[in-house]
Amino acid sequence: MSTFELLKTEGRARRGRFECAHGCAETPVFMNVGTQAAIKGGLSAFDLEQAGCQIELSNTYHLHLRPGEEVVRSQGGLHAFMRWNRPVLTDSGGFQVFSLSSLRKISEEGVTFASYVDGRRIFMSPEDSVKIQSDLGSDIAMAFDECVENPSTHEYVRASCARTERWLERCRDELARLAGSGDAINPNQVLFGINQGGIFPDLRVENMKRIAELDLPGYAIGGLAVGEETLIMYDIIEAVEPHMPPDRPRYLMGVGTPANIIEAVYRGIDFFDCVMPSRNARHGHLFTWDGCINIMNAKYQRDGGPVDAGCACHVCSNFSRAYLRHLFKAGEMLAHRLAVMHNLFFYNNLMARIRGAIEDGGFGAFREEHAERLARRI
RNA sequence: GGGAGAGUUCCCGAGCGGCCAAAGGGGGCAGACUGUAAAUCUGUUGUCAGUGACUUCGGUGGUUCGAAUCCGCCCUCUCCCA
Repeated sequence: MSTFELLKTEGRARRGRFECAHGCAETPVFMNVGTQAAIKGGLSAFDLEQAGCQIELSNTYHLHLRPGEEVVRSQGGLHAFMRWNRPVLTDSGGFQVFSLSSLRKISEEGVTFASYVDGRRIFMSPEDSVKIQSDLGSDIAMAFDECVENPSTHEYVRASCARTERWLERCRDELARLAGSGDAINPNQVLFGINQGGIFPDLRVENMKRIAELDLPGYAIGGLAVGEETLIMYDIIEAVEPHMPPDRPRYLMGVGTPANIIEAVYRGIDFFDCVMPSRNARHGHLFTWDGCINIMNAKYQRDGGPVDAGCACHVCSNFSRAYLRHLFKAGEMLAHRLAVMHNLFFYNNLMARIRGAIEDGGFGAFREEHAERLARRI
């Protein structure tokens, strides 16, 4: 079970509160990505709390390969396993249908992957994905979908969407069956549907209308930010959003940059997730309110100031750019840890400020002031 | 004292007469990264002039049309025997 309450709106931007088995999340919310039940860069769930994270995301496919969902289940599910007592969302493995495209084959029944761990064949059906997510015990399970690559032909995307719709019903039925079986470790787990349709507005809208009829607790827009122009992404959101149930959370999967997030909130999105704050952090790319920096650049060698003078995070409160740069250059793992800490804090702070702006009716001005600025490279 | 081997561009290290400004690493300097097969990947790294020129392979003097590559001497280092 989950509930979603709309607290305030400004234009299409929404300030809300999502509540599920493991507590609530203030929206718009950014979910940090911890694919393998771990935050890359060496952060634990305790660090996530410090960084202001509200919902943790992990991945069905990766955890199925290692350690195996039965192992996680035996430890009481992801929450207990990770020592994270707040909401968890599990991605279905649908994105791996896209990202591991060279290692898989799709059929009506499901997807056969070649495991990147040992090469063995892994078959995953929508039912398998839901069963795994049930064993992982997440609060939000995502539908098993095909994340179509862009560009793809209209014909291919239409057929893919139709199949993904059939998969969505299978996911829904399987989750209901598991919940009714008394065997689920998180019987309050909910399923979010995923809108697909590539870059074709007609397919996107058709698909959204059909999946909205299933009356699911939440809906995601998937298959964006996978190669298409950013403006196309915004257009797709604008086309789809009017057909998303207004009383359910909307989740834009895998997005994105701070500017992307502001623009998507502006267009009515509530949930986000992205590897960017963590992956880019490991590559020395840090976010600030004046734009992005690469902390490894020579110009920071003797920069005694914080990464971002306006940031209240543990890293900016205690360490200099010069020190961070040194840690990166020296290959110290602390570099990654501090960089990820900062970026996650930055993202969560960005969301907090977005929420505050909507509450105050100042989101339009906030967008004007920050969207472009945050995208700068300084 | 005798014998053997080695000195290459910031570092390690390949090259052993022309296709060598010199492989490959590392390091440096930049760039990319959007539901994470990513602590990864890409570009660049003698100088100046943009399809060319100039300087460079311990030093120096030779051989040769042509040398990082062959020869003499010198310097330095390593190993072995006294």
